[in-house]
Amino acid sequence: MLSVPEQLEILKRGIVTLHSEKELAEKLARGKPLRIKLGVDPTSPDIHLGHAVGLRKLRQFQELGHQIVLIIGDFTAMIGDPSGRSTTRPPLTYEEVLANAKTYTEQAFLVLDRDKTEVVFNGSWFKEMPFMEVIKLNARVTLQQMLQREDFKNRVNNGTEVRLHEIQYPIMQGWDSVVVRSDVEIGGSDQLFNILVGRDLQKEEGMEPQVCMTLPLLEGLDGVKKMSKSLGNYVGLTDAPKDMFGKLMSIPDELMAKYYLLVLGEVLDAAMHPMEAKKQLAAKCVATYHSEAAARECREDWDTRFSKRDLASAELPAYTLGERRDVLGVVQHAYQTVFEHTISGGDARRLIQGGSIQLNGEKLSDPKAEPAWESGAVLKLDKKRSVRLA
RNA sequence: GGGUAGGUACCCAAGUGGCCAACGGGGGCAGACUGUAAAUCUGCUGACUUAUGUCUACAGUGGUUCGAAUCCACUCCUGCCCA
Repeated sequence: MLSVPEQLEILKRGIVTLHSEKELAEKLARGKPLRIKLGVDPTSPDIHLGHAVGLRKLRQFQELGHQIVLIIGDFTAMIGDPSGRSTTRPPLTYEEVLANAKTYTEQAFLVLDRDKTEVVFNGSWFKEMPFMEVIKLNARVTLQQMLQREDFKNRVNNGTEVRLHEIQYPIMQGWDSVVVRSDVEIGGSDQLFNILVGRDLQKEEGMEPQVCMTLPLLEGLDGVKKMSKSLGNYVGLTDAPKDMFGKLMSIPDELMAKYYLLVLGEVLDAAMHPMEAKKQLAAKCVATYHSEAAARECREDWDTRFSKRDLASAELPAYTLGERRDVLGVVQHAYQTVFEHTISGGDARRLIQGGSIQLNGEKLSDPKAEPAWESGAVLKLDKKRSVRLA
C-alpha cells in the first residue's frame, strides 16, 4: 500500500470538495482498506460518461487497495433524486428498475474491477423497514435543513411543487451510509447535501462519519446541462464506436479541457488545434471502452466521411429498397429498416424539402419524385446518417 | 375547510365564439457557411403517400351554438392567501 501522502495525492486529483482532508488522512493512516461508497439509481438502462467520472475515482481507490461498495438504488430510484431537478421525476415501475439495475452493474464493471467490488441493493433494507423506523429517521432532520437546499428553495420560490417523498431522498441516501458503514462517499457535486446527511446520520448512530468527496459534473453534448439520459445529451459506455466518436466530436470546444480531465484523466494540450484535440479525445475514449482498432477505424471513417467529405468511399450501412420508389417513401423506409428509427411522413417531408436528403450529393427536394435508385449510390438522410443502396 | 388565481404543443407563454393546428420566445431539426465546434443568416417544428382535403389536439366529462381553446355545468389537478 502506498503512503498516506501518496494516496492523498492521487485521490485528490480532479475533485471538487473533500470534507475533510484531515479525516481522510486519519482513516488512511490506519493502513486498513477503507469502504468507499457510491450510490447509483438505475433510472435508465445505460451508464454514460457522466457516471463514469465517479466510477473512475472508485477505480483509483480500488487500485490503492480499498474496498468499493456500489449501492444500486433500486429503492431510491422509485423515489427519484431531486438533486438538480426543477420538477419531480416521473416514477418508474419496479420491473423497469430491476432491468436497469442489471445492465447498470454490468456496465459499471467496464470501469471497476469486479472482484474487488461489493454490490448491494438498498431495497434489501428499505423494503422491510417498518414505518416507525421511517418516522424515527425523519425526526433527525429538520424542515429548515431540507429547505436550505438550492433545488427545493428554488422550487418553493418559483411556486413549483415539491412532493414530500422527494424530501425523504437525502435521508434514505444517508441511511445507506449507515447500513454499509462507509468510510468515504463519492458523488457528483450536486450530491454534496445528500452525502452530508449521511455524515449526520452516521454520527447519530455512534459511527465515525464518512468522508465526503464530490466530483465535478460533466456537462452533456449540448455543453450546458448535466449529462443525462433524460435530456438525451449523453455518451453511453456501450454506444457503438462510431456513435461514441461522432457524439464526442459534437461537443463544444469550450468543454474539451473538462472532458479530457474527467473522461480521460489527462490534461488538454492547449497548443493543439481544437479539431485535432477533439479527434484524439474521441479516439481515446473509443479505445478505452472498445478497442484501439475500433478507435483507428472510427478516426479513418471520420476523416473520409466528414473531413474529406467523401461519402462515396466511406463505409456505410447497406439499404435495400422496399415497396415504394418515391423519395418520401424511401426515406421513411430507410430510417425504419436501417436505423430502427420511425419518422413520420411530416418529418420525412420536412427533411426532403429542407435539402437534407441527398442522392450521390444531389439534393432530392421533391417528395414525390422517383429518381433512379442505382445500386451502390449513396443516400444521405441527415447530418449523421447515410446509407448505400444495395 | 374558506377565498382566490390558474391548467394551451418538448418548455415558457399569447389567444376569451368563426380569419386557430393556435402569435411570440426558448429548445430541437434541416439548409448555407464550416472543423458534424462556435458565431451568423434562412426554413421547418400534430398525424395522414401536400390534400383549396381528412383526422386528432388547448386538464376531463357533458351541455349551449350553424360553429367552442374561447360560453355554461360538474369533475380532477396546481399555486397563493386564510384556517
